[in-house]
Amino acid sequence: MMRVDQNSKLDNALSKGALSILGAAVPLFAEKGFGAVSINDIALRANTSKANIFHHFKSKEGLYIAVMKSACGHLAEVLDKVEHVDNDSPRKKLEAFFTLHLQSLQAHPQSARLIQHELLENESQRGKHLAEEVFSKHFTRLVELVREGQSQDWLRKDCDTSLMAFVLVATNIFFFESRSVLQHLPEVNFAESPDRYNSAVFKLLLNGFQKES
Amino acid sequence: MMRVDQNSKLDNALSKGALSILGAAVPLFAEKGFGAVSINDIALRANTSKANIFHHFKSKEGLYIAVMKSACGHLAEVLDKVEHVDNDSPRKKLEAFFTLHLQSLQAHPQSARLIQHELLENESQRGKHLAEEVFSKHFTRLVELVREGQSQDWLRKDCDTSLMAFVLVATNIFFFESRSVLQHLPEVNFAESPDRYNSAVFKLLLNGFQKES
DNA sequence: GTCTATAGGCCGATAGAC
DNA sequence: GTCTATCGGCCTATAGAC
Repeated sequence: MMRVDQNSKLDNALSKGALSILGAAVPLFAEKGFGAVSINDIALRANTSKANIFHHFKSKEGLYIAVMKSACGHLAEVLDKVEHVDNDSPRKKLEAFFTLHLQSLQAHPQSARLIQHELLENESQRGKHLAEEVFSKHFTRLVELVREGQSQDWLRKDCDTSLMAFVLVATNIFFFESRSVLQHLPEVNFAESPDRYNSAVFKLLLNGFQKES
Repeated sequence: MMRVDQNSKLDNALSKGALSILGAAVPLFAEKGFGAVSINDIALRANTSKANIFHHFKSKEGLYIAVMKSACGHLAEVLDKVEHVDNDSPRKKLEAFFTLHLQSLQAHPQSARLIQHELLENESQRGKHLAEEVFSKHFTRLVELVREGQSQDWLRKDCDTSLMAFVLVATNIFFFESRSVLQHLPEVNFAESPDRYNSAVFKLLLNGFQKES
């Protein structure tokens, strides 16, 4: 028999109580990282008790991995979306991916932060493989799009395919990462309008920095 | 009277004991972040006692701020270096900065990680202003170099100066950040050779993605 | 300056009532 | 499923001998 609830497949098999704990844990882990968050912090935010958290999750690490899985699921959804704009030109497809990529970071900032924390901490492997999986899934898809552009003689072939893909993800992710700092810099006027930033960078990367000859 | 020791100005006024504590604290804070490192961890690594750490630093946060100051100092040194290649062409200067910037990240990976941790945690302000200061000092210098290139009719003027500078720092920092992941990706062959990556990206950004017309 | 000993509190995790 | 009460341990920080 199917379960009665209609939760997304990402949160499957979790009871209402467990979901509210998960919901309280996500922003805390996203902001402070695993080591700086206590079960008590989460219990207070979820309006429940420490013991109840250990009833729903076998350990602090178990809860953290559940949080990471949910975050990775959210960020993986952008891949499904971009598959649906599949009958356009390579340029349209690449630009759509680039735009959706940044939009997905903005739509799920906590998920993006969780993955950043995981990539930053070289150590305990907790959920690093999950983070790497999501990262490489996006990256591989982007490499395909660039390769398509190259084979159709639109993008230059004398440059490494994966290098171009890398520059695209790098600018988006670093924009997301550094937005709070960028807003304080007087030289920068694109920090408050991600969409304008996004299209300007895309144009810049395509045409290059140098003056037209 | 001058002090007798010849420590760099970054570590000034710190005794030998304090310096060895600082040296033990840096890699721990860099890898795990503030919240996940205990004074005892640091004491064990420094072959001393907890109490002695509190003798040299007034609190855990005081020690952390000393660590951050040292890290920011190391990364600021690249600015001094690039000032010394000042009588060249705008292109040479920009490329020198770009290369030195990545090299300084590689030379002081722990400093770079500390700053990343600080930028990632929106909260307690501990040393965030220090991190932002270093970031914006680099960025402002880079904006100047790009503007110079624009005014000499080498770089395009129809694109935001700070946006070009942003793309340059973004690619370098994100390369540093994601190197451990990049090494696992079969499509990527530039992860192991930062210098080759560096010059290839510089060329790519100057010329753009699109095929020469 | 460096140590041992210890205070007082919070940690993750468990037991057991309801 | 949710709670209170509690465990042993580790936490930051201090006191005081040397």
